[in-house]
Amino acid sequence: MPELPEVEVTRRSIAPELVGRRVSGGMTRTAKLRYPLWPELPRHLTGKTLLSIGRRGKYLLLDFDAGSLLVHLGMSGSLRLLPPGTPPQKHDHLDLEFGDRLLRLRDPRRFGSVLWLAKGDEMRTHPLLAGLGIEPLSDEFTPRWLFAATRSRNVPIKPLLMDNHMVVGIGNIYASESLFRARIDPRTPAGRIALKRFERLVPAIRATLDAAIAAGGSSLRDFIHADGGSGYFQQQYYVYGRTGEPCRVCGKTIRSLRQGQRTSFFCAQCQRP
DNA sequence: AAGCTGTCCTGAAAGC
DNA sequence: TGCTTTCAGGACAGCT
Repeated sequence: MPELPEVEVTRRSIAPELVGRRVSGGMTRTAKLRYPLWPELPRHLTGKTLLSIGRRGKYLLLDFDAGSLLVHLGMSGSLRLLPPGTPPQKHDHLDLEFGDRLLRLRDPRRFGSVLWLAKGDEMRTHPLLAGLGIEPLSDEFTPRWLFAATRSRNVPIKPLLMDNHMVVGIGNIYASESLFRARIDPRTPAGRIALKRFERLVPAIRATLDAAIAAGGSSLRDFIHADGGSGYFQQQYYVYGRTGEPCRVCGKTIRSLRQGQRTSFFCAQCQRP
């Protein structure tokens, strides 16, 4: 579930509380995430100081002198800051203690992963990071860039936006929302979209992600301290999950369809091929 | 190369 | 009511 905005808000939430602190302990409770969770990890990190927390796509990077901890929240993962000693609940897989702060990973569906990458070039060459595409909030992500990158692609634009080898961080929700804002039909073959339409799409993606980050930021205290929620922020979606309901712009019924293994939502009136 | 499908996992919601 | 089925989601593996 967490897409780029949720991961970014998580990063901004925990970084001020943890950066500069030393790991004082921790434990693992489950080995079986998407990739096996290293049981010795908390012991390995104990005594090391967290230098910074970065993000690449949907990956969080907790940087230490000796390497980085690569955290992916999958679709049901969340990181929370709790007082040490807080009893664990079902699906709490990893604790890292930083003195009087406890960082706890919960992930019911266990699609997430936590991997230790030792220092070196391994960061850039690590298979999980090497193939990642452009950051959608970076200056390099321009209409012209996306136009050039899609010329030889016949895939419909919606699944292409979700392909993190092309652009990172855009999941099912924000792909549909961005295409609505840009008034582009999700079925349109990417390579047939003119530059002019990417001049709408790229800002639409930024606006969608920025709005979600802002929404998360405003509920940030709840997010890190409360027990509830999947980490998703309450937002008014234009199309996502609104099959059969009226379009907020034109009033026509929102439709859905399957693309790949995912449901896409769109307004056939507002969005054109 | 590009583009499909299958797979992992659990809980909520829908269907009978 | 209670059981069964479906769906949701990210991203890799393994096909064609």
